[in-house]
Amino acid sequence: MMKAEDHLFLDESVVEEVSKIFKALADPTRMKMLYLLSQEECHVGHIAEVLGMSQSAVSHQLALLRALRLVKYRREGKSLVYSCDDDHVISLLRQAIDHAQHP
Amino acid sequence: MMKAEDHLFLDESVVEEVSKIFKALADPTRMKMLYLLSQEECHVGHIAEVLGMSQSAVSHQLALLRALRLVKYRREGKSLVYSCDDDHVISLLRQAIDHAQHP
DNA sequence: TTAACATATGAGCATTTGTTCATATATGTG
DNA sequence: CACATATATGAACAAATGCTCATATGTTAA
Repeated sequence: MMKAEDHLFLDESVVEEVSKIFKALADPTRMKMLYLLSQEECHVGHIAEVLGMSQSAVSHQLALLRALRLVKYRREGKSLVYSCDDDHVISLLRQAIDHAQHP
Repeated sequence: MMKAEDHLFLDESVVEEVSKIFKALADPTRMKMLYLLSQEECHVGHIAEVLGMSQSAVSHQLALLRALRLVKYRREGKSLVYSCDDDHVISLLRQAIDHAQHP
């Protein structure tokens, strides 16, 4: 058994950062949104339609994903087109999905 | 923009499974516990001491991690010695940590 | 400009979550 | 056996979370 001072400890800032990423991925609706956006850019209404969510719920979750810089968007006419902005997080998501699908 | 039926959709069971894994990793104290256990086997009291948590809090979280089969344990005298039981999840954790440390 | 559409945002609410406190269970010791 | 030690577990509670409803903001079209 190691002494406490021999452990590799994590900076609290790193712990918080990683926690935010995993929290973002942990919610089923955000997971589906990110998985959808990893396949194609979507405007907000499309996400709501495909995932059967309300416009408001989608928008709230997009605000959260935006704050974490996991998605970005651009305006296209009346719509805002969202897409993934963090390949590494998408990679984590795909790995976890693969793991769950091939246990 | 794809039609809904052209998307790769995730089975609800897979979504739930992945969600549980990410939820487990998302809590700072569970994250520290798993990170610690990935470095060495620990008995419950040691985890509590190293991470500055109560015995009860540690035990509750271990029960959760056990239910997800992320940790296993064996008895050793009066103590229960816990260790990681899912290399893939540890790999996800380490990747996320690396990503946060080298942004 | 005005009306319609697309999205964002704030408040309120029900659910989930992580902790503490008290107590139960199980093992080792004299 | 009786007692101490190590861990587990249930109840209760505060904080965080994700949704809905109502409304605000911004863009396009007439």
